[in-house]
Amino acid sequence: MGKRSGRSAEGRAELRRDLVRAAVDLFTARGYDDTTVDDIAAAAGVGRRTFFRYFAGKEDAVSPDHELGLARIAEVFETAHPAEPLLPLTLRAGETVFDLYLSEPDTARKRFALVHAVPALRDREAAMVHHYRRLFTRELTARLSGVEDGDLRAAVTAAAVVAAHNQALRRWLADGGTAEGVPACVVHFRKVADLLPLHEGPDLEQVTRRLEQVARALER
Amino acid sequence: MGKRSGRSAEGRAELRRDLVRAAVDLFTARGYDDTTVDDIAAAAGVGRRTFFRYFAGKEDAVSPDHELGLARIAEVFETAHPAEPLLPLTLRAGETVFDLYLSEPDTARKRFALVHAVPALRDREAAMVHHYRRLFTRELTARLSGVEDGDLRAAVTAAAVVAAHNQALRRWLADGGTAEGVPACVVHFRKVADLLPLHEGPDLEQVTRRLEQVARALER
DNA sequence: CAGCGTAACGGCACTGCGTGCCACCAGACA
DNA sequence: TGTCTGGTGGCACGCAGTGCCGTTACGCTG
Repeated sequence: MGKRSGRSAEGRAELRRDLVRAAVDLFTARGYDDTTVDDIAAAAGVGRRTFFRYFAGKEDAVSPDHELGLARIAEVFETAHPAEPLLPLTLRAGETVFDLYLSEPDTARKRFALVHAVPALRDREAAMVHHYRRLFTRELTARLSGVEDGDLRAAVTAAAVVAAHNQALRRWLADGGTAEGVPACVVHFRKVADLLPLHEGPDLEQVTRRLEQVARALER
Repeated sequence: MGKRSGRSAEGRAELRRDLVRAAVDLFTARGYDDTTVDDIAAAAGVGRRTFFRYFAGKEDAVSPDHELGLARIAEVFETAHPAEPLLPLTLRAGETVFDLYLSEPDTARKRFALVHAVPALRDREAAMVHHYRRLFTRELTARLSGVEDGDLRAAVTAAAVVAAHNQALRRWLADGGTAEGVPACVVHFRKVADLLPLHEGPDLEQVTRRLEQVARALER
């Protein structure tokens, strides 16, 4: 008897959080393998079928909304001023995803513990990180076209950025995982700037190419 | 009636290849979702139960032997001369995995096409790459202890190496995916050397620390 | 050569994930 | 009040993955 039928947009987001909390709590208490999807749905007060309308699978029940994260990054790249140098742009894009992981620190800590402990969740997280990496690679490749070994630089930079993001999250967790630690986490992430092969040196040819690229982008 | 019972070590490797070939061919011909494990096992002439003694799951049926790849990398790091600089050591370790992907170019090409097309296989591959990345991160972290931001450098370098490895494989595939293209693939991979934050500059302190590290390693 | 231990195989049954299908119910609108 | 729309719950099905056990081939030993 669909007591929740005709749910509003806010109601959907609310139920999503309820399901995540139920999944995290059950996985933590009874273990991932010993918790069925029925258990999670029942704990959230909905039917099993509804669970699969909010998550593609059991492994996604503890994840932040990666669709939103990917959309945010894409938006940063799309709406950026064409003259903005690649390095700060890339860092800005990376920073927009932190709060997806770090809002609700309590749930975040439990989630990290679970992802670390359960192989299935670890692999799922790795797959999602892979999607972030691919998005960065696409955006950077397009902006490094014409540069010597631009494909390789883009791939390496994208991998480095997501690795640094991950590293920053681990650092945040090691430092207690509190809401106050979030700024320090972002600062730590920015340290990756010195390690990225994105420095446009004083090479005349590179500067010229960059100017042409900006000019083309501004025409559109 | 177990005609294959009591299989020798070579027989096991042989059957593994047969299963991979059967899986690749069936996935290519009928699609991943429309191929059951029973189909693969039957095509290889064994029972369904035997398939799961060779692969942890349906998604692994098209994979190279990653256990072997991880073991090779670990061995390179273990048996390396303690005085060997980190950069060539890391490159050497990465190169040992190419032939796992590139032996039997015919199967390799089909595998790449499948991994590119099927989400489940793409995610599985991403998870495996993640394991390689973690191994590199562990080894590099241990060797960068004491260095400024050693953890971050290790994580970034590891991510860059596996990204470059992937990039080289894509390049090989784009160049036709022939056995003759393998050397060029390795050459392309080595280009990552210039992008890695591993350069031990002429800084006196760094050199001293490196010498102490080598001395400690040699004592054991 | 006969007997025996080991290791891999095949079959069976079982749990649980993920999905297609359909009936149901709530709110919007005419 | 009738109808349309969208989210929900229940049911049933296919198949992945696993535990268990009987069977069969190979190697070792006497």
